[in-house]
Amino acid sequence: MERSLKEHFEQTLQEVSIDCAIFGFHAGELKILLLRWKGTDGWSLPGGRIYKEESTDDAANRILKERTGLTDIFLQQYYTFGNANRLTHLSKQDLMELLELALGKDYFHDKINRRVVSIGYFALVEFDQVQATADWYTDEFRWWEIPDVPKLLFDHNEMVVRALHALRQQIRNQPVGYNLLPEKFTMPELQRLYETILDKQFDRRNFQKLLVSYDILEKLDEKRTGGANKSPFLYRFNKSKYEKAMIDGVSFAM
Amino acid sequence: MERSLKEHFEQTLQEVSIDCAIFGFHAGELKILLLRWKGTDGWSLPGGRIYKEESTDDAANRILKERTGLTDIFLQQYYTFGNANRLTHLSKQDLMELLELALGKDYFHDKINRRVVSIGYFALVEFDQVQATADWYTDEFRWWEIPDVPKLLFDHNEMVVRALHALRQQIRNQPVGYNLLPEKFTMPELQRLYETILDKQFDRRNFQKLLVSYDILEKLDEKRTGGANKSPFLYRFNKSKYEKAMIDGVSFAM
DNA sequence: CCAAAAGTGTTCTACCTACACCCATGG
DNA sequence: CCATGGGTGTAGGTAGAACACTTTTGG
Repeated sequence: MERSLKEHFEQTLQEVSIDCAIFGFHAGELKILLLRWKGTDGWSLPGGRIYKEESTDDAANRILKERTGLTDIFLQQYYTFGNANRLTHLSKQDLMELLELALGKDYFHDKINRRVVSIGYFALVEFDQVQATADWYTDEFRWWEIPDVPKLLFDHNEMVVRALHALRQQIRNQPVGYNLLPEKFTMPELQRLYETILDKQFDRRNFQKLLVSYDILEKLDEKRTGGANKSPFLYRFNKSKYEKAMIDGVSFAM
Repeated sequence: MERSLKEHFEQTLQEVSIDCAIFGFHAGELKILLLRWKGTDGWSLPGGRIYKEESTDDAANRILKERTGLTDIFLQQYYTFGNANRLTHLSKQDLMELLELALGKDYFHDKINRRVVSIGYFALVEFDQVQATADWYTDEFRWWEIPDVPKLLFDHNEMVVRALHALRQQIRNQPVGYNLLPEKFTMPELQRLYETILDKQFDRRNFQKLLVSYDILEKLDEKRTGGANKSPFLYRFNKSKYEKAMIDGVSFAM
């Protein structure tokens, strides 16, 4: 293990890494996947290294697959974090102890002293499809609701803020939902997704009109039963129309 | 020179660099500053290295200052280029010859074999204020109109395209012009700036109404004489209101 | 039968768009 | 005096915002 890890490190870039903000939607809430570092209570975004022969986009997709099992996911670069001192709320002393616990003696000195620029990607995933797996230096993964995200290691809190901002920009110019919702969903579910991401309430009727006008949804002959109320229709995305709308752009002006 | 260059290299990151798309506005046209590599006809964007103790933003500002003499300029990261093989239109053979000519024997092998991720920044500068200076590996700088930009080295044509796209996005959500125009300018000049950036014509009266509505302009008691027509009023930006609008955002919906 | 939530259509308003006439300047 | 381009205001259209009543479902 240690040996292959060392070999892995030597085949990767030393000054550039990737950190992924992986967003999921569950129980009407937007959540983000965080990892807890081995034997510590320090949390961070899932991240990884870039092989020397690999593009950064490919590396981000690989890292996403390693952590969630998912491929063909909406994944987008949003910002590159290049502060010389990528701060943490911990003192240098505490950070060193934490890193030594999680990484072992061989790596923590390297990690704390090396100047690394991190390319931030964000992903939107279907919550129930995710088979999350911890990293070699972490022993727990967990979905956190955005307002509950704790103080994170390094500059990862800033990363979450910027990723969320990028997601909000995104949703105003491109349709969102294909990768965040199950195949079939109701209009109120889609609305709650938009409301959660944008932290804003919309009028039910206007929302429906606007989304239908994009011409990316197929209304199905099924309804979701179970609630003590009128059963809503199920919809699904028309994949080709959805992809066209991703390229051409839409205007979510609410 | 060679010695200090080597020392400079050793104090910088080896796997990350910065390339700047520097836009200026002159004679009613949007232009971009390009450099020609020594003794060759290969052109590229101005770029530079990042010192180990320096943030990427600081490095970008330093590089901008080195090439243009300007400080306190609108400068923004727009994308990080991380393809493993950052293509050029030249064959590897031709590229090697070109690099050897420009960089000298000591550096070209390094340059061609090293995997480097480049962080793209774009800047908006006041054309007449620029005192452009060539780099150590270039012997000519020149402003190019966007449609005339030739085939560039590496992936720099893609960089120009993405920078322009980012600039166009920018202008729809934030006011633009403070750094691209001289202190005093007329409404038609400002309009031509917008028209050039967005490659679109606007109605004179509607444009004026919209820009005035942002409440970032001061109308002066001076006019620009010299044209064979009615003298237009001069305006200038109210700096504090402009900066507030940069933060709060505006909507340029034309 | 009642509470909860979804289905549907119309009116109002505000902002963007289109448009015309007069005036100053230089040649 | 004429050509060029700038100064200004108004009317119309479109798309977003506001809004109510009826229907279905489970308890």
